[in-house]
Amino acid sequence: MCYNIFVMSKEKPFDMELFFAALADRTRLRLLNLIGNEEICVCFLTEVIDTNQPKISRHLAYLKRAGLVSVRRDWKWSHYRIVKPPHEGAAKVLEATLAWIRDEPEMQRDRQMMANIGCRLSEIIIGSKTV
Amino acid sequence: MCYNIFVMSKEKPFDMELFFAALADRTRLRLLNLIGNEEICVCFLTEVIDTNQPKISRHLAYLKRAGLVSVRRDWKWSHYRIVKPPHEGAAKVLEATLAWIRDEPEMQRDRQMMANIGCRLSEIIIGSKTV
DNA sequence: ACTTCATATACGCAAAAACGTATCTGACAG
DNA sequence: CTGTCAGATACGTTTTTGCGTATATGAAGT
Repeated sequence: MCYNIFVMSKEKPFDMELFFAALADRTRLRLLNLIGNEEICVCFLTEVIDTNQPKISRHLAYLKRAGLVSVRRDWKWSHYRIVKPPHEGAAKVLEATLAWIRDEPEMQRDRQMMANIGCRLSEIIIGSKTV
Repeated sequence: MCYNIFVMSKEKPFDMELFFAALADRTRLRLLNLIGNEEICVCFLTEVIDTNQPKISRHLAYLKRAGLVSVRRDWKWSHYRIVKPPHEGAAKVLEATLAWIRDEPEMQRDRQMMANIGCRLSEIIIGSKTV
């Protein structure tokens, strides 16, 4: 959104190097894999990736700087989603990358784990059992 | 070739981070763009990129380490070509990347310049005029 | 006002990357 | 055996990156 304004005004002609640098880190790839096509709350990501919270936050900030994700803040929570890059070429590369990482065992485990957390949470919130 | 042996023996399961890191540098992207589908002599690359020779050599070595290119030595000259990555996903990403950069103005200029050098060289070598 | 909570940023450090200059290598030519 | 040439590597330095710890932010609740 804000990003597109930059593009329109020729202020930021999509930094290819930054784009690939953003993909050149396992933690960031795992984050992208977890976000997928959904809009995901940071709390899920920190839960799955299992490291200190600032690390996740910094990597998300990196992805945002590179124009790969956008944030929506809703009260306490930040929700990230993947942004389709403005250039067709970049969009294709990103798409291919997401498809590639999706097949990796660790990435599959990550998604599985996030799904489980999701179930647990909805059990707590929606169900009557307050575990 | 040597690379495939590594893959077979599970010695080197294709480093995704290294792959993207290799793409996260303008000089390396320019090199890949210049090489394209051909087998290109280093002397052309140093001519076009116009920087000191060790820089080119180091970046080519980086691309080789990442499994993106292979070398063939022929007497004094080294000839590089782009290698299709062993993973289908990686291959698709690389293909999309090459298509993307191909459209950039600087990349087009680079290819144009290399073509001109090629003509000049063949004029010297094949033609009778020793300029 | 004060606390709490999710997330972001600041800071200092260690590891890695990129660079220019200088030097090495290895195959010829003489 | 010595020089030459394309290309690779070594070295020392500067810049960038990633990290953990600590702290800031900002909106709700009390």
